[in-house]
Amino acid sequence: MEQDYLLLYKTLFDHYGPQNWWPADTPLEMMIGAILVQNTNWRNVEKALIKLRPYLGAEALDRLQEEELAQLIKPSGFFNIKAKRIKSFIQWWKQYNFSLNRVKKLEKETLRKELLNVHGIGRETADVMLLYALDKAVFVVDAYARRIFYRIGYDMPNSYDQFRLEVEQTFPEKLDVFNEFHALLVEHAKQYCRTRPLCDKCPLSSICKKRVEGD
DNA sequence: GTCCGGTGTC
DNA sequence: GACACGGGAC
Repeated sequence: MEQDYLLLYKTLFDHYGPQNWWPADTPLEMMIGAILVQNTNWRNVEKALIKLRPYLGAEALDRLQEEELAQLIKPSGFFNIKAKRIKSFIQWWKQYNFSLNRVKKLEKETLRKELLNVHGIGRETADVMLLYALDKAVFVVDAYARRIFYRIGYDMPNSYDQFRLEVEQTFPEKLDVFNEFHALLVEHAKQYCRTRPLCDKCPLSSICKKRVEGD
């Protein structure tokens, strides 16, 4: 079998168990976290979220000055850019009166296009929002997924959407599978499949070709 | 390809 | 000290 995504998923799930993502109390917190975590360590995002907690309501964030917001989220890095991005996102959501249900009623592809149209929301951020806050079944292609799939030996498309669709075809509309899959890949990338991989005792040893980047 | 950026880790 | 980090815009 060339590229057995189901086997990969099962192997990860058997080892790590259910992850029950995303780590957030509310959909808003989830979506803000998605912006804050762009190319940033999650630990730094948690620090920013703690400072931001008193303002973690759509109206409160809308009222907050961008400069003030930037200061609050400083620990997450790229704070000026991210403050702008959060503002853009809130402005977009405001069109729906900050109603999650109204947004969730939109078609998956329609909603993705709308999110991609928001300044500061790219494919990955849009997809994690779709998956973890808006109940849309999408496979998230992040740097970890690319790294892990590559090292295992899977020959994946370079294009984000081609990569995504390739995996999605294996699990059509399986919301909870995509939910767990992305979380498991992140966990695995943190624990074993790091920049410097820890291949000894890696739970994927039996199915991994241990390919090295730059071949 | 380059910039944005604070916070861990090696 | 360099380097990496649930990316995206320019």
